[in-house]
Amino acid sequence: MDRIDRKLLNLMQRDASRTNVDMAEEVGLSPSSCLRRVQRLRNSGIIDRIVAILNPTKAERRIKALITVELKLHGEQHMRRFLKIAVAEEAVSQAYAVTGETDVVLMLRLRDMEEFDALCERLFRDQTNVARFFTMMIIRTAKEETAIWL
Amino acid sequence: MDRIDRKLLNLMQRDASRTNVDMAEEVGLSPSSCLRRVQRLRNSGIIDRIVAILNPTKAERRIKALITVELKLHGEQHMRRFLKIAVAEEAVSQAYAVTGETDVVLMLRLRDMEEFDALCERLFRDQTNVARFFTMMIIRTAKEETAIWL
DNA sequence: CACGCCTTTGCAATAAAATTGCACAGATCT
DNA sequence: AGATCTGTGCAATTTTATTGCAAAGGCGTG
Repeated sequence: MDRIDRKLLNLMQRDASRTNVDMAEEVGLSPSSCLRRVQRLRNSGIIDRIVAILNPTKAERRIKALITVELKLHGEQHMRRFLKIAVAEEAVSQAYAVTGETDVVLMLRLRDMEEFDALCERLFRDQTNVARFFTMMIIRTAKEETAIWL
Repeated sequence: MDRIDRKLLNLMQRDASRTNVDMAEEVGLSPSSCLRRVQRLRNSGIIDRIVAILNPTKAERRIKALITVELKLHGEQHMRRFLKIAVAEEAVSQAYAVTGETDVVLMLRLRDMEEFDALCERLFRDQTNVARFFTMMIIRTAKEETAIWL
């Protein structure tokens, strides 16, 4: 994991659709040598996967919201049960167990408010062990970064 | 944007490293026809970009935290100024303006607590117009999805 | 329904890229 | 110094992407 590997990882986090030949030139290696590095980074698991990122405004699910959840009963199994339900929801894009007053934070991507309504119904009904929750609608996304710069 | 386009988008959000020939077979098209669809989806901007996703546990910045921020002065320019500062921080991976008691929510990716300390110093010092903030350390990541399933 | 128009498709040829074997250079350890 | 291991570039080979073209399907209009 030297300077060139880092350079490659940063390049590929920005744009993984470039050809190997192209990237090889940028990092100053021959195509074959560059390819072998990328393969090594993939096999080692440092590069987890290569994916397409859609433009959310051109796709569905334009509305984003954050929800903080306080559970009634804390403890491993209760936490696990709630997370399992939340994670199964398509509208839930991120789900975290956190420290502090709040137990769980969810990030939602919604088509419309009907979907929000239905989701709340499923997640926050009596039996699901939720004491209370706070919804924050996202007004503006100032940054949303999947990359980890090295 | 028909059934096959949606299928392609879902495929590529899962794994964009597959060859065109491979994907063509899966969606039941000839390679050339499939390629033209993908190119169209790219040119139209529905596919924003193709990127490598790193395994965070194998990279740096293992510690994640969420911060909710309440500003002293609300209003467009103050909000904008704070977001600008926050967004410039490498450790800030997501930044949102939200409705409710809280004004801003930040997602952090940290190397260690020293970095957290230094970041708070920069973001939450007097002149930056922050009334108060709450930190939630992320204990467990149950879901973290970049995809928008169609 | 017939017609023209537009889009999408598959095939085949071509161009470009990825992949592999191989020999060599540099670093490290003994 | 010698042995070993890793990484490199070159060249040959295989695989993939790309493009022209003719045909098929869909759609609205007369």
